[in-house]
Amino acid sequence: MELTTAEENYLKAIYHLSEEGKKSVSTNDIAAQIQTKPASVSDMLRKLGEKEVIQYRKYYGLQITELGKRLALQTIRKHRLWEVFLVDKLHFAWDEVHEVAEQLEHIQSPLLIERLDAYLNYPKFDPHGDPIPDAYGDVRTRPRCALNEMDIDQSGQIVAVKDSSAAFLRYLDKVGAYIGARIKILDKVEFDGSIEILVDQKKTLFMSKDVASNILVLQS
Amino acid sequence: MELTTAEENYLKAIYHLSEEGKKSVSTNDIAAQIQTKPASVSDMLRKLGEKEVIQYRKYYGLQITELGKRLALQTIRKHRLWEVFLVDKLHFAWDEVHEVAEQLEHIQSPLLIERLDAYLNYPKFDPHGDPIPDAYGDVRTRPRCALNEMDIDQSGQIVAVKDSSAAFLRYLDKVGAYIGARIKILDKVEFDGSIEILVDQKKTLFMSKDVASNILVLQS
DNA sequence: AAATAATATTAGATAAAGCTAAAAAATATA
DNA sequence: TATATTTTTTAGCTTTATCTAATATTATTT
Ligand SMILES: [Mn+2]
Ligand SMILES: [Mn+2]
Ligand SMILES: [Mn+2]
Ligand SMILES: [Mn+2]
Repeated sequence: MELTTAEENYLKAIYHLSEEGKKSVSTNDIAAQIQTKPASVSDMLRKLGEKEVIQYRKYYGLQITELGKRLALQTIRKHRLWEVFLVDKLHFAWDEVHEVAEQLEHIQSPLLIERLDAYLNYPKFDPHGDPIPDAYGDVRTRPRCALNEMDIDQSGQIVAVKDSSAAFLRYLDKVGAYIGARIKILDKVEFDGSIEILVDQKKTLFMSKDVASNILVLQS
Repeated sequence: MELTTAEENYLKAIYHLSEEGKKSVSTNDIAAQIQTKPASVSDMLRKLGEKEVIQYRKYYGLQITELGKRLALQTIRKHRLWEVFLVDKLHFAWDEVHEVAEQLEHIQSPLLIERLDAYLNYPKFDPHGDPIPDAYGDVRTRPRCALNEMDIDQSGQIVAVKDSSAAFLRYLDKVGAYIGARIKILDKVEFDGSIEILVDQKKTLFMSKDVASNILVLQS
């Protein structure tokens, strides 16, 4: 089964939206996610339905199939491996990799990915803390919770970010938050949900609820 | 100036055919080179003419412009850098890289190529001995001659291959010819142009004129 | 339950890249 | 030079992926 670049991008978006626990994935959601128009999405959904990577009944919504999941995970695997390559080997900053990986993920060569994976030493997570599916599409997720949902005095380790936009990542760089940092909740402001945390036992940091909700923590 | 993937492939083919010293590049030549039909080539020539990467007057032939050369060399630079990456870092054999590089050369990211070049230590030649243009499109070609044009007792070093097909490269692997090997002409058969050479002062090799004409040597 | 709003789909265009078959132009040959 | 052959281009069609505008369906309010 061969997918075009556009089909791979749509399927990946559908997979991600499906995983977000949303009851069902809407045409508008997909359009927003991949920056296109709902009319284009409707068209593509029909095609993806014919290729049986989703189950689609018009006006009724869609469901990704097992085949669809497998293919989406292959693309995600490639995307994340390339991100690791760009950061670890080419010294890209973690906010510079997304666009390039968005292109590289469509290169067709099983050998290339196999070798790249070996070359990078079979990494388990990408630069944003997201897990890298193995060659069979198996992905092991760690239990993690959003920073804004933790209570005072709880502690843990930053393991991932929800938002991978350059703006957000550069903000984290600036304030000194990074994947792997040990944190502890010092205070929570009832009024707006903003919090104060201690980073690596030495630095205190103040952040809005919005920022905190995009930081994922492994509790300890 | 932005070119599509197809346009880049055509322009690269035109550049290569132009460089081969042919008087003029024909529609049929281009079609053969990139495995398409002459009718498709005509169409594309019109488009490339409009984008001013070639000068084109129908039925009269074409000439690549300075702009066209610069863009073609950018694509060639990317192609060859990726080939070096695949061989040096991912341990691809030199006959396995072409198809993948054909895809990777179209990835759009100046930063990526800059970093890749640095990571590979600014290589000057690709795995087939072809020179890698620098970031400004300058290529330094070494003086080199086809092995079949050398005379008895002359010696030199294999520096490149003209044919990069897997079949040819695997044949060279099998008989033990490689880039960098020191060679000396032992005998030439008048009848069919086949030759006998000494490789690295220890092994004699017999090859047809056809094979010899695809091996390029730096004479010494 | 009817009217209104929101969401989703279809109709009809456009652009890129390819194809086959037909026509036009250039080249070779008798 | 006239005819035949080869080369090149055009005409018309197909597929993929977009878009806008119009229509259809579902959801939400009075
Ligand atoms: Mn992509
Ligand atoms: Mn990522
Ligand atoms: Mn290519
Ligand atoms: Mn090469």
